[in-house]
Amino acid sequence: MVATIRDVAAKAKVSFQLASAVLGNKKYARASEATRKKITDAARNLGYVPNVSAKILRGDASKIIGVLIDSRAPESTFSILAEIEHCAALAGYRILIAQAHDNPEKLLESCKSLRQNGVDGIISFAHDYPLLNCRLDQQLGDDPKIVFVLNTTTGNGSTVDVDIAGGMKCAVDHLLSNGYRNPALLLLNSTGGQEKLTQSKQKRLDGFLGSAPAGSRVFCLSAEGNTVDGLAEQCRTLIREDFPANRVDAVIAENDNLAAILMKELLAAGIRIPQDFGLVGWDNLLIGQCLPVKLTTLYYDRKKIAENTLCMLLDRINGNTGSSCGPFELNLIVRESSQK
Amino acid sequence: MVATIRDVAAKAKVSFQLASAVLGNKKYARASEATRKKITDAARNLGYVPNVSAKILRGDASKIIGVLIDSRAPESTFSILAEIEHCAALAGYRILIAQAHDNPEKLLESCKSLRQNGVDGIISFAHDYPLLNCRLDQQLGDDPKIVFVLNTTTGNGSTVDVDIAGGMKCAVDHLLSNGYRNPALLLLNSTGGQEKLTQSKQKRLDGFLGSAPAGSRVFCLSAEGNTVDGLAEQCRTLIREDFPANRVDAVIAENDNLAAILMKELLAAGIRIPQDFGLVGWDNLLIGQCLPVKLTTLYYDRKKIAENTLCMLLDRINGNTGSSCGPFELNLIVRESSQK
DNA sequence: AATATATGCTAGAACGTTCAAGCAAAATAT
DNA sequence: ATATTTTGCTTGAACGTTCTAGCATATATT
Repeated sequence: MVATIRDVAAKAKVSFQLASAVLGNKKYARASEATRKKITDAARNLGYVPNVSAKILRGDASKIIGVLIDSRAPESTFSILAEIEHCAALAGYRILIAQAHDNPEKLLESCKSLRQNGVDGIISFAHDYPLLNCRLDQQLGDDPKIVFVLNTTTGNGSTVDVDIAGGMKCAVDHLLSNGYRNPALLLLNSTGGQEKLTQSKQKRLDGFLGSAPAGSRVFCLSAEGNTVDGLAEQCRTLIREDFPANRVDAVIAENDNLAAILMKELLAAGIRIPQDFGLVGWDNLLIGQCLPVKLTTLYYDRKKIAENTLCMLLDRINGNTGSSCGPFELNLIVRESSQK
Repeated sequence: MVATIRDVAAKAKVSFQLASAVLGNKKYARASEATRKKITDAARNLGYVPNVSAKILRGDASKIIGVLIDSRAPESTFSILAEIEHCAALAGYRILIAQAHDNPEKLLESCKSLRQNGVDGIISFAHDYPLLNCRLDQQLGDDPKIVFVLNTTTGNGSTVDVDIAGGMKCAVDHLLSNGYRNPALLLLNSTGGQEKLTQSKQKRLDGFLGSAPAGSRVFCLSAEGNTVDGLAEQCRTLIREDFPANRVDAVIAENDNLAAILMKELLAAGIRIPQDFGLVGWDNLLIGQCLPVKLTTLYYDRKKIAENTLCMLLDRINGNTGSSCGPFELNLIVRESSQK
């Protein structure tokens, strides 16, 4: 079916080991120019590509990077993944994806199984099990070839993180210095309450409470159904009841989509933005620039995160002692929606 | 480092072949209950996971599906990929990604290399090289384990396609029946002109011209820089010059983001939507529901596409003669922006 | 009581690769 | 001219699996 090194060798009339050595450009390959040509010609003719599994089995590099993704991870994870895939391809690596379902044991299992797949290194995305660190370290040994991105599960590997608290402070300070008195935080949670928040959401909450005036409020919308109409309905309730009752005059929303929905309802209720109410989103989606009032937003540079992640992993793979980098700062893009 | 079947066998004091047979639940495995227990206990204790490369080398299934992605593919490709990964995980498969850079030879090479990686099947995404079919068929033989999604490059494999022409007709008919006279198509292209359109864009163009009134116009914006401001500027020119000159009173935009930008500029120019001007987007992004005028949009169900793609591939992998399915119809979600 | 069959296990071989070791013949050194 | 090195190649072994064959011992069949 697919040509093997033996096919190439047969065609070139040499031993397959010699063919392997020549095609692999080994220093120990001793062959005359004539034979070299016969071998490379045969290889080209047959379209020979070495079998990766055989290489891996021998202990050689697979040029594959495993990516562990939490199945609860947000859509945006895949856009960082796209960046990582892009960088990896440039470095000659392929990406093998493994979902780890919201369960610590499954994470450990997926991790081991990726290694049995022969990956040269692992990138772990947005996992939220701090208690698992020691078991991961145990499994991976010291000098583990792993980088944790936006994780609370960390361990001995390198980490790439984002300064969520700093970003929150930046957004809060910006709102306060623009004359807003009572900024609130608006989150989305499956339950609607503040229990069982993702670590990333929890960090935003902590960061917000740490830099906002005492007594500032946090609202959690229920993401159930996840329909725009459902969220809009909840926004109307906030606007009618909670915001007035708490004198809320600005909101930092968990993401730009949510901010867009809220903006629409605010405007429909006759509340002027930014004069009466300030609004800050998160993610710098394109949508923010197409709204009736251009949206101020917090974001981190996904390309930069991806590049740094890959660099650190390749560093570890190449045997250098891995360092961590970051936390990367969040950028606040100031547009109309937050400037009185 | 990682336990092998030999480690397990040693611990259970049996031959490694017996351990393999027992752990693999082979019908030919003949072992007493006591030995079975010893073996499974040892495996659990050591955290044994079989080495995939060794399995692949033997010719067994790798439970890995290769995905070929065109490096020019739009962002949305990765959201279908996310769906595919999800389905695949449920079926016990992993996803191995290979970018094929805008070059037919690279595509063939990537394809072969994926196979040398031991993938059980391949999903090819949005490749645009019709001339390559015979060479792909030659490489993959008959009964190839490949499914082409939204491709012009097809060949002997199964295909999953979307009825773009039908969708266009649906959108055009909808606009006409709502009293718009001169719908135009608005595309985005790297050059700004109509040369070198992606096949998917070309199909939209053909579909549009095939169902719109004779003389209908198609406009191409330059995607260079890809900034919102740049696109908005080009929209303003259209609104000021091209639309009036051609009596354009409705637009079908290549995607919802573009429609959102255009909507903003139309409204800013004092043109009322939907009374004076009809607007239809594409993709059913969340943004469409958060705009000042809710956006009518065309879309296909990505989850459905992903599920069908995977089903057809698994069908082929399992030795059934693969059939193609679709073309799937595009749905027109009618909202405010297109109803006079 | 002899023969057939089932049970419980071990041993050999192969998948495709790379590296180490070995063996002639040719080239170089004494 | 003999000893030594270099050149050009072949052969064996190993990575971790799974499957086939084989060989005892125990159980069932006539």
